[in-house]
Amino acid sequence: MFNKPATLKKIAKALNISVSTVSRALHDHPSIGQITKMRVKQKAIELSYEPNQAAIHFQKGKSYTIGVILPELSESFFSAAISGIEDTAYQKGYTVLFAQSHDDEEKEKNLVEKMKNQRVDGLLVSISKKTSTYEHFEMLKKQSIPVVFFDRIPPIKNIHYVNCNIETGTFDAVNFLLKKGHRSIGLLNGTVSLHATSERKEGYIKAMVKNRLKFDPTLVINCDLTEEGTINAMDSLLKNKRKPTAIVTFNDYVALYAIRYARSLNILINDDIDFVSYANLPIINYIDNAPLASVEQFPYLQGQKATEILIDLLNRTNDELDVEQAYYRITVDSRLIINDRMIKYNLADPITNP
Amino acid sequence: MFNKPATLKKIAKALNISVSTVSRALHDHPSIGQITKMRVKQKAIELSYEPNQAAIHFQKGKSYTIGVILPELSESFFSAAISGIEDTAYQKGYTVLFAQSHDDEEKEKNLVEKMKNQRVDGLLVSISKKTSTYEHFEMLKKQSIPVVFFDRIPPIKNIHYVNCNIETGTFDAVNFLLKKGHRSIGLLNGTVSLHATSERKEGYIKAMVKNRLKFDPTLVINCDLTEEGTINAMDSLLKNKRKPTAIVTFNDYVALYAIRYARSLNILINDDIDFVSYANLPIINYIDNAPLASVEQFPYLQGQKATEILIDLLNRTNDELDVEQAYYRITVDSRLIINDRMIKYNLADPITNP
DNA sequence: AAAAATGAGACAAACGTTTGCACAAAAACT
DNA sequence: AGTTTTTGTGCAAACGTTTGTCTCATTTTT
Repeated sequence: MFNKPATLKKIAKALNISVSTVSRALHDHPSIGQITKMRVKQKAIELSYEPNQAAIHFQKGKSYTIGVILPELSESFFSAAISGIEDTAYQKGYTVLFAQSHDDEEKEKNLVEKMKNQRVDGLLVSISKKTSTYEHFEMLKKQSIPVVFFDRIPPIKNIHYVNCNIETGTFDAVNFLLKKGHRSIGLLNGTVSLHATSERKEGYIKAMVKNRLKFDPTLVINCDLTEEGTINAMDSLLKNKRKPTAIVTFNDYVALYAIRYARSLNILINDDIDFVSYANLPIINYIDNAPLASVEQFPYLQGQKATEILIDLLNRTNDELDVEQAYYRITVDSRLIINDRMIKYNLADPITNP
Repeated sequence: MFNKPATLKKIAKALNISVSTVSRALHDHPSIGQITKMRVKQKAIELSYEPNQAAIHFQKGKSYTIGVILPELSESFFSAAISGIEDTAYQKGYTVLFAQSHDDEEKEKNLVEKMKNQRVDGLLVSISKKTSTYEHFEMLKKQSIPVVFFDRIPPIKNIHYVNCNIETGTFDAVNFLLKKGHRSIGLLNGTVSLHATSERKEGYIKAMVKNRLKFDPTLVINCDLTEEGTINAMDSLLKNKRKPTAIVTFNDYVALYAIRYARSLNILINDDIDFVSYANLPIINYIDNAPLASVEQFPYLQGQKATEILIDLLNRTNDELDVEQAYYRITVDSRLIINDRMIKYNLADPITNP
């Protein structure tokens, strides 16, 4: 019952000129006269012309769409990251097609396959926890589909990525606690298999060394990140001869478990023991007995950077990509954020969260 | 640097048959002989043919893409909803293009505009809080682009929607508390301008009436949902002559504020006063002094249903849509979930109700 | 044995856009 | 004045797929 959208042809017919002239006029092609351009643009508005994207995609062989594969949207880290991706992509005229792997390697492979064929120009990927093979990514390179990894990076060579340096934030966190006067600081770390675990440890050690304190390995406990594991780790820390007066926990969940357990032992949170964690739960600012401070990993920024890189890659020719075997490797420094409900001490360095 | 993807033409050439035959063979068209079909399919695999989606979209004038506009992905309600949307859409061969309005009416309008022109076949929308005009949606109808609204429904006629009946869950919640022996139950409600506020009140009243108790309006306090507002509302409830022994709060944030304030007054949570809330923070199960139970609004299910409706709509002809002026109006009943300290995932049917 | 029906495949147009090339008219040079 | 250059515009092909129509050979019917 209604008018189908206007096409170039309709404009051409209405103005009695050729389709190609219309096309060029709308693109401000130099070989079209000013008067004609005006007339065409006028008519385009009049007929409320909108270019048929499908036709353009088809014609150009590009979809102006970038695929995003990430583990879990419900993790606030990723929902923040995708906001950064979305904003940046839209701003540059790209649209975003996303999907969740739910930390399943098989699903991840299927998604790569699905996104691959003629659908997306490039891919942004944060790999699943369980992914152990990487052929599905290697294959993309053969087909000249650029991929930028973010946050969770696969251990393969010659890739573009954006990630976060956990070490710096950890260093700041430990430093912060040392400046507060703590001398025995526990690190409730993750499992050894995680890269994030060793990064935290490195930052911890560096802060100790920097402050001319000797590193006590018994104050660093690995844990499987479950509530039970956390309780065991806490027990071990509390039994330490140098019982810690401050604890840095691997993430907010661990912090919550640890704090709950500590309270059950009548330990006063952020009094008997200060806690510092890593920012992954936005709600942490709302609850009682939350950690004093968090190490922020800037998911929005990571998403933004990764998207910028990908779009830059997309705007190069295949030749350029083949020739310059240069790979983007951007690392965002994590940073300590003081939980502002808890500010009692005036520190110059760390930033506070609104 | 290597092989461009195979096309129908390549297969045709390799087999010395026509393109149309190849196309029909791959679609199992009856007018193609079995032997030819076999040969074609064989060759397709051999050349690892994948249909060029852009060409198909162009040719068919459909994108097989549905647009999703929602306020905030970082709200866990919406991230769960989009999981439901995504899963359902992918399963039916559609892809999802989403964007956030960040509760900004102007942005929402722009997004509708962006999604509209030849990009998406249909739209799934949860409107922004600030949206007060609806022409941008009315216009879609003129252009035969179907829209299904979910959760946040605009107050206009003749639309398809999926939403959640808050009343039922509220009824259950109050009933649950009454069964537990409470006789004075407070309702810490939202502002009167919100539809959700009156729904909660209705459920509350119905549960009272059903149990042959008379409704005491002084036990229902409206509040602006800020921490300050919550504290004032709590004061008012605690000063009530029939000081409530249980409180139903508008949402989890309000619950956290109320609980924190109550604890500061040395009130024992879920002992002196029982709390029940509405599920919007997944983390609520991790913290101490959390509400006893939550009213679940099934975001995943809502997303799923809305997508199913939309795809059903897309598979009809415009004529059909014009003729049958029938509108889908699906309401999911909310339901009371007892907090059992277990992690809730984004599953379709997460009910662990005793 | 001739006519009709069926089966299998080919041809060509169409979708809307971009872009290399041709070509005319006007303007700028000898 | 004639030649070249510039400026503005049209023509047509191309992208990959789908689909209505047409052709031809084979089989069935009479």
